[in-house]
Amino acid sequence: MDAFYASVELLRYPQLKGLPAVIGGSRRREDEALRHVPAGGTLADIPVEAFPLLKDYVGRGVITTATYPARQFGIGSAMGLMKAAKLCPQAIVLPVDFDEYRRFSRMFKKIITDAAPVMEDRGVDEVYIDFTEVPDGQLEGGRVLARRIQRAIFETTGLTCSIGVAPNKLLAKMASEFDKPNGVSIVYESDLQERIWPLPCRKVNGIGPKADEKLQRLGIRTIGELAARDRAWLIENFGKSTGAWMHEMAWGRDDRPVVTESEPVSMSRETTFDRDLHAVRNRAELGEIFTRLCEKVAEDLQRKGYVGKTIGIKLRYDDFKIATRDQTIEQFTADAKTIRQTAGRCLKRVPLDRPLRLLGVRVGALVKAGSAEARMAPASRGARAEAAGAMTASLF
DNA sequence: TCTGGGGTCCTAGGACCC
DNA sequence: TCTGGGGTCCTAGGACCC
Repeated sequence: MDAFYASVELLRYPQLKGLPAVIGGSRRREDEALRHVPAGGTLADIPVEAFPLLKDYVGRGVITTATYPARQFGIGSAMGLMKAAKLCPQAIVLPVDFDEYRRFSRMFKKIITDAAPVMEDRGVDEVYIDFTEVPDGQLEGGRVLARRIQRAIFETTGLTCSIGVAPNKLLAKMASEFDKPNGVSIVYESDLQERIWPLPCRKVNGIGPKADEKLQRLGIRTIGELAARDRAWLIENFGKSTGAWMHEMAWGRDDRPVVTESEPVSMSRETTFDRDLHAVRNRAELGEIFTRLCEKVAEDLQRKGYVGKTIGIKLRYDDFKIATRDQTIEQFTADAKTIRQTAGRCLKRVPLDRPLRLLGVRVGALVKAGSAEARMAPASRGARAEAAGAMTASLF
């Protein structure tokens, strides 16, 4: 989806169309703007002057999405709000409203699966679709179906998206970036040299800042330069699995299927404080936040019908260093008190000498609530090992 | 000008078992 | 008295993605 969060906000506030705006403020600020709704009017009637501006913004936070006009100023996702304010002080700031984005996310995904049922969910604003078995899916290299999906999404939601069509997920993902917003691009295997090799390695899904830096150190800037190295050399420098993957990827090869279903592995809640908190000085405040996080995770688990048995915490110190601790308990749980208790024990094992800026609570090793695994009596180490041994004995 | 929240997967060492 | 090979689970950290 194109500038997804921002585009959803523009549906509510069409008066902001064409103006630089960023999503990432706090809830309190939207309330200020909402107070200016003229009597008998709607959100669309709020005068542009009433919206909060970046230059007046104080506090922590990053930009999740910037409108295209805001991007002209060099503002982009993950940029700190204070930095963005320097680049474009007159940009409007709007708070994130995840519930609303999820609502639109469900809408556009429903439209897609109605047209092409084999869809992989890649988060709130992105999917992979398998065109292989869809009628007309191969017409004009997929362009006909892609346009049809685009049009259907726009007609029911008013949102635009960009679609890349290619022989595999790797190339399709890159193709989707070629023509934004509202574009369709088709990439064939034969386009590899001309359209993929000139791209910087960073464009590949899976090459992040660290891998890119290392590649640069080794004199590799583009995917073509990566393709020119031999496999053995890549494996020497990046290890067996990453090296082999890099080689395949540089040659446009990717055989991952489009996965339509998956089970969650973990659920978590975390929060960055308005100001750094100290474990001793702000004990009560931290305690309250901690308990609330545990309650939220428990709610999430219960609502979605999962239980887990690895409870963990995450801290971010004022120097931005992260520490995690976790503990696996005997029984699967989705109970706030149990989570709070176990997470509390984790907290005792982590250094609390520095001020904290973030606290998080995580529950992992999830299984479906009520499933056979969830009900199973906790096996002792010995019993598990015995079962494993019996298996070996029966095999040989 | 300090940098969100929610995830997944991988690595690596150690405990423990046969 | 010092020693193999295979496996699972747990824990901590880190890279990466949307």
